[in-house]
Amino acid sequence: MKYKGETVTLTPEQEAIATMYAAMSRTDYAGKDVFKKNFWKEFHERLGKNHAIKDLEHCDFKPIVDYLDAEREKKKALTKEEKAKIKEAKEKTEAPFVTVVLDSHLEKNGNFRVEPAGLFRGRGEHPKMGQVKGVIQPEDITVNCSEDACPPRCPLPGHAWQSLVHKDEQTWLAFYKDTINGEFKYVFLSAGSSLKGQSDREKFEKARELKKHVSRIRDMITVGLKGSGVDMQRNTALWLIDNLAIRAGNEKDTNEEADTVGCCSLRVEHITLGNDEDGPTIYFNFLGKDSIEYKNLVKLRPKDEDKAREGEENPCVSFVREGEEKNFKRVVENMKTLTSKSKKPTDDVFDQLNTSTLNTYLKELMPGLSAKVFRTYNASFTLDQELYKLADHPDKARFLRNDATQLKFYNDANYQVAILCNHSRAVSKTFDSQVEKMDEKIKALHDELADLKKKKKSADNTDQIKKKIASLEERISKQETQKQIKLKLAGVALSTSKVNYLDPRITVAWCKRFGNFPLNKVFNKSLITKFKWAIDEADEDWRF
DNA sequence: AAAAAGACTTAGAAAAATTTTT
DNA sequence: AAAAATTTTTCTAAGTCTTTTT
Repeated sequence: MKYKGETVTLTPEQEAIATMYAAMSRTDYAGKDVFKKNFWKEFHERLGKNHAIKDLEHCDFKPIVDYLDAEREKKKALTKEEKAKIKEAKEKTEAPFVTVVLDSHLEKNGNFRVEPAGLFRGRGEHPKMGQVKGVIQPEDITVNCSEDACPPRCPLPGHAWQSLVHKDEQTWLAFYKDTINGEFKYVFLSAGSSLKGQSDREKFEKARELKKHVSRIRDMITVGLKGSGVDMQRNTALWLIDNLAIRAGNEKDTNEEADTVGCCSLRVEHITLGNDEDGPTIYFNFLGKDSIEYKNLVKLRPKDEDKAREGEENPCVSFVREGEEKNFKRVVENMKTLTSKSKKPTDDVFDQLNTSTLNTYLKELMPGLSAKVFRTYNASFTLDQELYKLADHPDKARFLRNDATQLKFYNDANYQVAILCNHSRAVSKTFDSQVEKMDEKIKALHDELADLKKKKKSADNTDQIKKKIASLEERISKQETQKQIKLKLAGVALSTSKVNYLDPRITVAWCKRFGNFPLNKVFNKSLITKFKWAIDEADEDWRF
């Protein structure tokens, strides 16, 4: 690399770290002060006191970046055969770690590779971004297997596992602690394994159990909302968890982690109380898990149907669930108290609550209940409700016209859940140009259509032209809907709820019930594996 | 009862693979 | 055939929540 234009030679250790930095030069991290500051601290430490490199500012990593680019090009330029050979060799060395014997049958392993060293990439404004995530050696790894099993051999010559344990109550196969926060990193079986499938099923069965209790629990919340002190705080928080599907909100140390919140850790600054023509409103604006923005104006459903429809299409507005109007008004009053002038913006809204006491309370309401179960329950319940609207929908025939229309109906239901849970994804960098292209395409089709219509007037073979017009109109409408879908789904992730929150049996049953819709349209190969238990279990009458 | 440890689920980004468009 | 777009898989960070320790 270069410093102030001069070539500098680094020791292997220094070079390794410089390379990590160079590798991230084209990411957004490269422009962040915290990232640069943390990296420089590490780099400086390893350079030593009297090194020629005195600061990051004058460092030029371009030679390393160029080298990395060249390596990437080389790899890309390999012939098909060479690539296949490399792949094969890799598979051969990894083969002993791919499968696991569990109760005398084979299961697929999940993540058996240790995380390679690199610069830590935290989400959002993470205080540790840019720190070096160190190399993990076999000596850092604890392996878990049964006493009579043959433990996996350490693949690095001259090294050995830290220890071998026999914890048959635990599902993990190995763990180490990372060098950033000392967090546990486990090796588990894959999502498609029977072990994970079983616990997945239990998760949804618990959510179905909540379905039986939810009316009673909601009645208790209604009563509790009128209480005072901890009682009021607890029930207000539970109303939010149940109605808005927000997370529990454990406490976090903002010196070690990004400053994000959930229900119990909401602060006064995240809440704005207001009023509009339909009644009181609460506006939530905070960073949730993964520093994803949660912006939601919660309000009563407008009497004016046009306005209601408009609001329904706005992902940043949500209407209070039918029957909860009175409770909402009470929640607003409580929130007024909890965010009153006597509190600073950085004070907790629920100053007498934490997730631990909240969950202890929930256990009294239903065995095994915790805050996250509400998210699972409401997500799955919503999907079930939305999907079965098809049964006596006035446009049923239109939705069942073909696979594409039926899939759209399914995805629209899935979308409702994604909005409820605030599941998002980055919008592609080329999104705008993609939409522009679609617009051009649509315009071209319209022009073509106009031409045809002109021709029709003067020509005698009108039948043929009429046919052409019809097919063109069909193509235009197809393009238009495709564009609408693209706009709607920009920034919204349907997959997160599908993988984690939606009881797969709902989907399996619905597919069987409505025209034997091919399951592989909604579940890809890995979901089919993951949800094997549900596919075996749910018949067409199964309901959540 | 508070804090720390531990084990598991949930999450979006990035990489890789596949499909569609040009 | 190349490029672009889309889908799937992998990766690992970031949550939840229970258990154990202090």
